[in-house]
Amino acid sequence: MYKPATIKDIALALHLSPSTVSRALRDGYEISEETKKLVVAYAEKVNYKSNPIALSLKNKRSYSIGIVVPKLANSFFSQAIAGIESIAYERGYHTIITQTHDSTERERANVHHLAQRSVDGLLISVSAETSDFNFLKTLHDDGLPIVFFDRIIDEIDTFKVTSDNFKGAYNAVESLIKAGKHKIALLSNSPHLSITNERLSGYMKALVDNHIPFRSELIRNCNKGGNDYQEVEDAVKDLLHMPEKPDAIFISSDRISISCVRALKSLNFNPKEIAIAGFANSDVVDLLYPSLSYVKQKSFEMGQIAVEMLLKLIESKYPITEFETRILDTEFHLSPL
Amino acid sequence: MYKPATIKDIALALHLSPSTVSRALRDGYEISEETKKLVVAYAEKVNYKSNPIALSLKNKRSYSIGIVVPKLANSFFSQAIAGIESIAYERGYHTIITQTHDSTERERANVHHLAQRSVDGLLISVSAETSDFNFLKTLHDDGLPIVFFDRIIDEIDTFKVTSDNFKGAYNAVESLIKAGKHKIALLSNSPHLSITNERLSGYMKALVDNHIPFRSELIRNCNKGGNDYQEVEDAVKDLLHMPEKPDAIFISSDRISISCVRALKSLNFNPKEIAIAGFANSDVVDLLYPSLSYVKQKSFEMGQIAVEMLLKLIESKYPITEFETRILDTEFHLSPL
DNA sequence: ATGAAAGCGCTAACAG
DNA sequence: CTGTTAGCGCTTTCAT
Repeated sequence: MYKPATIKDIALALHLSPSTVSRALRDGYEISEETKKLVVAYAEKVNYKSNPIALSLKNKRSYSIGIVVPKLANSFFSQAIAGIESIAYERGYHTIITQTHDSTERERANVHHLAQRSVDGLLISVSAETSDFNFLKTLHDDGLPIVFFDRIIDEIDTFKVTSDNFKGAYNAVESLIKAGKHKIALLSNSPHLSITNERLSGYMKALVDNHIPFRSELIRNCNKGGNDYQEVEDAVKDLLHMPEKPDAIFISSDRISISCVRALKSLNFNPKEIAIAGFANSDVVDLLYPSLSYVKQKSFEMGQIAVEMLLKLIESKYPITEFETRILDTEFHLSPL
Repeated sequence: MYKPATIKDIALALHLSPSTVSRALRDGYEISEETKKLVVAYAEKVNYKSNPIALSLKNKRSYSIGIVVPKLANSFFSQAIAGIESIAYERGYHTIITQTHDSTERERANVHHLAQRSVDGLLISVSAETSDFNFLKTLHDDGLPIVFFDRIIDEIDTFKVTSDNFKGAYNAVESLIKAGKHKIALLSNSPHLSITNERLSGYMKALVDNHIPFRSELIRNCNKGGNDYQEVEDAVKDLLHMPEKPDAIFISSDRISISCVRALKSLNFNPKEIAIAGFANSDVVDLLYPSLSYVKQKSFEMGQIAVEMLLKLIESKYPITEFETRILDTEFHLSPL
């Protein structure tokens, strides 16, 4: 069985005490150069590695951070996680990733599981279903560092990072209008989410600025957030059966954009009859047919920023009281058609 | 600051010894019903949760498993990870996910990092670049349980699970032949990988069975495995500039399939001139244009099976010497065109 | 400059 | 049935 060398082993071999070895290894100022060299050399030789579990127990720090996202298979989140990873790894932290599948119950269970695993902090993009965040607030009040990304909430005062959802939506809708579309439907995610509302505002503002009356009957909420394809197809079908059929659809959610493309394809609509524009982070969104204009978020970067904020929180010697909410630009890509 | 209740706290409050409390909590047979009730009730009241780190130190078990995959953003792997998670979570393990980006160096670093973090076992799909697996063999010999999935290797004797790559490739190539294609090129991943070779065999066998001569000049290896788009585009361009241009391409790798679609699109080829069939697990592969026939692996299931094998290895009281390699069926989907 | 001892939270002999 | 003790690997007073 694998049996790594411990400080005790080194101490024994070198006829020193464990404390001396410990200090030597950590370059303590009180240890003679000679002893240090001796210890370091021997440690190298037996391939000594400090035991992170023992360290955790001692320091009450686990050097791990918990990540809670709705769905791993969602490109936006897997990209963001790659970004988180890239930083966390080099700073000596590892990540424990959990998915909520947009269920409040799973979200709560995951968060508690992570807290109990004594993660040093939490990175979370909240579930679409959740409206009561007391379970998070309690943990946060108890001192667990938390950073929100993408789907942020107001209830808790801490670092947050998200996209400029308003502007992203505005640009997309404006492009549809410029292409001559005037009956623009909106397919949106659960109204619980911050991003949903910001994108809705962008949609409305673009209409207003272009003197197009807002028509609430053109709005469809998909509360399952694209996890349920049928819900989206029904909404699309419904829109296309209206007496005054929309000539474009703006989709304010990544997964729903994809589902909408699929629905239009299965209903045999082509992009010339019904234009679509939506938020989408899939790495193949430019290859889809029917094609669409899309708003891409800086997912990787967002992950990096979020974890940097969290590490600042975790590693700060003094409690932080000034929090920042970073808003990242989005990229807009016009459909080729 | 968050300060969870410990066994000692409970013992103190109830005027018992820590060991009694520990035993009561774990339903030890030697404890009176009365005491048990008392302890459990109080534990409930103060919301006692056992400290997993202390447990790990004591038991030399971390209840965590390490996952090493080439790329998280690759659909196949994110799906497999979702499968792993679904089982691991309910069995009380958490997962530490790392990516190699198909680099040997990162693979080695990640594996060591995980081993040092004292994961109880390792789930790995090897990097395309790696040919020397001694670093894994050493750990395995030292007793670290390892299960290989998808990209498996021969050098280490343990549980493995992968797809029927031979048959998957055979079916895909056969479908191209049935569609009247006779000059079928092969775009393949690094020849280091088990799956590459199995898929190559399937390709060749389908040709032979249909009396089509094998022409080595129709084969292109993309050693960067689709991580480098340009490499794939160059290969495709090259193929299409041959004097006797292929009429179809079979792609033996997920990422390369996508890159090939993108290359054909940017080169303005349509699926009628050049048919494509490839391995692909993207959840939007059916919406791509140019469209393709595709072989889909049971990624989620594979993840589940892999982690179950690993848990068997980890939790077995006696050393296991009989290992199994599971081969999962693939699904074939014909292109609509 | 080095060592002894205590303790992080938990469990498992070993006693009683 | 319950308590005492020791120890997992490490750091950290407090001696010396």
